[in-house]
Amino acid sequence: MPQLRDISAISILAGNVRKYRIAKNLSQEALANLAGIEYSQVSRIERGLLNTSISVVFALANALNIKPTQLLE
Amino acid sequence: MPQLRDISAISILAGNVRKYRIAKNLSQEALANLAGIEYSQVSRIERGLLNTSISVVFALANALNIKPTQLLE
DNA sequence: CAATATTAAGGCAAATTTGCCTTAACTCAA
DNA sequence: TTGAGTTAAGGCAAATTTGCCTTAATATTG
Repeated sequence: MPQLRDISAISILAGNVRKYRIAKNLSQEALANLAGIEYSQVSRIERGLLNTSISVVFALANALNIKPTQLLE
Repeated sequence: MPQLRDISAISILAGNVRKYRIAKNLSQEALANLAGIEYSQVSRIERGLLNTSISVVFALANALNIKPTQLLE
């Protein structure tokens, strides 16, 4: 029972996280700390390896001072 | 190692899925079929039990003919 | 009321994510 | 070059989600 996995959705999130993180001059580790998640997850998310949860999307958006929706468009 | 779980994010998704589904006159089962996911997942998502993935958010939005971002605002 | 449709609830195994860890590769300033 | 900082890569156990299933509860329609 493989999980639903939308490469396009995952890539959109990956690109946006990286874009906004760089724009704020944050390292992956700094972003992870601000978001309250593991540093290696940020790396995996940005590389498009993870079909992560909406809670993580909200946490990342919060850490980046943007709206969650901005990470999905 | 509990996963990050943002009740507020989960509730927002729950309410939006239900709202748009009802607006389109779809049963949970019909929506699940359109989205390509299990019917019981729709039930659990609408009840706020599941911290689901961005792929599922995109699939639901697609099935509902709305943008993924609309499910998170 | 009776019957049908819809939703809630929960169990289970398998798949996936998460957090924690280590190591290698790469960048860049001194 | 050297060293510090950052990122990539991957392993692992535990937690969570997913799909599949059954049954009960609730709505809705005839």
